[in-house]
Amino acid sequence: MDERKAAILRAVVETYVETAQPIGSGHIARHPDVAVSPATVRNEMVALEHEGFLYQPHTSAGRVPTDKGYRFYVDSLTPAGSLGSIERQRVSRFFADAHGAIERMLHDTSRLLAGLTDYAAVVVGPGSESASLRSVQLVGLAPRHVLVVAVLSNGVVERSTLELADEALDEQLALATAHLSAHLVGSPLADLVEPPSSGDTVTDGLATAAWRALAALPRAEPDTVFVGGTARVAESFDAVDTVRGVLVILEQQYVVVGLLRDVLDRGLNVSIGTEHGVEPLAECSVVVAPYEVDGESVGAIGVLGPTRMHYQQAMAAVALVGRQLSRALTEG
Amino acid sequence: MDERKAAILRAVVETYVETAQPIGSGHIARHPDVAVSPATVRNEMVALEHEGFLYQPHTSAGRVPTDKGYRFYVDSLTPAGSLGSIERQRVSRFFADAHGAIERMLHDTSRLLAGLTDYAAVVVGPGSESASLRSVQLVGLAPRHVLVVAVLSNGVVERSTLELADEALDEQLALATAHLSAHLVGSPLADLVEPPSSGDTVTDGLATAAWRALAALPRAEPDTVFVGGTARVAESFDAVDTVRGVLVILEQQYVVVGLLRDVLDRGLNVSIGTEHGVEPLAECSVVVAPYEVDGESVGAIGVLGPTRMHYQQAMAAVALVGRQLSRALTEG
DNA sequence: GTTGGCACTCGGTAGCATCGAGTGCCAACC
DNA sequence: GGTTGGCACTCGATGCTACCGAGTGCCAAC
Repeated sequence: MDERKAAILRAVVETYVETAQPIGSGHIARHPDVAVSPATVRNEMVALEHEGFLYQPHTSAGRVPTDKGYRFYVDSLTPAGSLGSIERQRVSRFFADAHGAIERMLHDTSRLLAGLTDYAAVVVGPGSESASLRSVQLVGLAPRHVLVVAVLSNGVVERSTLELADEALDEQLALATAHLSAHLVGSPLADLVEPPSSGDTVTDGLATAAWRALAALPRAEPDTVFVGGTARVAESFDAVDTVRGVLVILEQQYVVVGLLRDVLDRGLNVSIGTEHGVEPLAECSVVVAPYEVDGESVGAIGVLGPTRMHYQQAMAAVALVGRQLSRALTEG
Repeated sequence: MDERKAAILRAVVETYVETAQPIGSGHIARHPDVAVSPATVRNEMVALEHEGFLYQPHTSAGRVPTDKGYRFYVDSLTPAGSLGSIERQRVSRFFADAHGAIERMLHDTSRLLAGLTDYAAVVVGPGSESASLRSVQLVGLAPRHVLVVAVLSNGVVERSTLELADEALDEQLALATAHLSAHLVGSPLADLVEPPSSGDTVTDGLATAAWRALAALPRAEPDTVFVGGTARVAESFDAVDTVRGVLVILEQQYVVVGLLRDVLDRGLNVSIGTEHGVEPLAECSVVVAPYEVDGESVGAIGVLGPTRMHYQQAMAAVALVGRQLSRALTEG
């Protein structure tokens, strides 16, 4: 692909992203980066169409980029920080003010990202399966109800209520807590071995019940997903059917999780149109970034917009928020 | 309003809910509950239009119910349990299987309600301001980090992290926990008085920090809102602008909370069209029910659909889910 | 009071001409 | 030989007109 063709393709993508109208050779010829006549542009466009980068809705219309065309455009983007200083400030301020439970923070992050990009945003919370236990505590609620509070290495605080056959005294809870802490803290949640007998029946009964609850966590708690800015979907498409299809997908959290994972697994951070296999999202692109706690990747954030999206801006926003979120979670 | 006019109005509402088309006198005359000729129906319709129950989009079109028309219809509904046995079973099974944290349960409830009614569903979580403290516990995470776990009377488990200037030993945490429990448990969160000095400096320092975090909870944690079935909004309207407006409102949680509160405060459980003052929801109706924990109303659930919604079914579903949710939360 | 009859209204649809942005192709040009 | 202006052609969008039919209001008869 020679430079002139690339320039024309870029011009088509950029103009189409702005106008949502098929682009004719005349417009492109007027573009500052393309200093040739409409006729020459037309010749090049025919080639670009043959190569699959452009597509003509009908004979007498202009051209529209294909998924392949967007892909070329995205790959040719320089990762220049194209975010305005107002936006950068907004992100900084957000994370400076952030506080409270991790769930609320992730939830608010999804809204931040939606606000920055004007597309729907998705934040996938840390899954329990890779986390290890940082602290465990039994708290008596009522005579026969005990709350198990577990702090995980990924920052999540999980809790689970136990219902006992017999009453448990505070000292017994304290003993069981110590026993559990001694044997379980530091172990990954996914393969938590039952703590050995302590010799005391009551302690062992409590410990076993708590252990069972803890070991069940990875299965019991599906990945937490926060979706922000769903209303933006309705702005991106004017076919109400498309909007509905996209919203349905966004409600199916496991699909969203799978989609983000998939993109990251393939080593990408942008998935365009049909590249990801989710059929109702054929007209959508996804920009993704992972985030980390203590250097370990635990979750992902992303924005979902129409294929004709502002890639540069979206990529910059997602990357920045991902970095800042990692920092905020690691510090806290 | 004589019985025949009421029957005609009901027929118009029911037919319009099904077809979304303006209803002509001919259709109504064919309705089994209306045994008169189209001409008679027309005469009655003129009266109903004068009285503000019906509205004619243009001269040569059929009639459509106004908000006032829907209101009459809703008020004349008998509260007969119009839910199919499949749906009732689905609700029972849902609450039988329900487990885990209250937040997850409320979240899943919003999806249940959306699934039952085919409209967007909203669940407003218990607010902290009216709750009292049922249990408090300090848990050491790291040498200088302490987690405050508070169990509230409404079933919510709140947690908050303290960062200390000095290291705190486990015994000190235990002392502070006992001190806090003795003085704060049972008090409403809204006016938590600082526990009196215990004589021990470390204990008091911990207790004060924890007390501050607890007292800040009602302000720090805005009402939790769970919205399910947003995709249904796109099914209810075919103007994409309307869809967008409704979705925007659903994202503004404080508006949703205010709306539900408002409806319940006025002693209603249905708000139709412009009855609630939220302008972008002028084409929407809301069906609401409160739910309780231990006999005290702590939150609300609702569905939001187009004014031409299946009121009877929606009201039955919301009422049933509200009752069952109250039971589930009170038992657990 | 109810009903059948009838002239009238008016949105929706179909058919048709027109317009114009955009194309492909070709011959001329540098 | 690549580039360009010219030109005939395509085809969706727009606007106009005619027509259809569901539905109305009114009136006279029952």
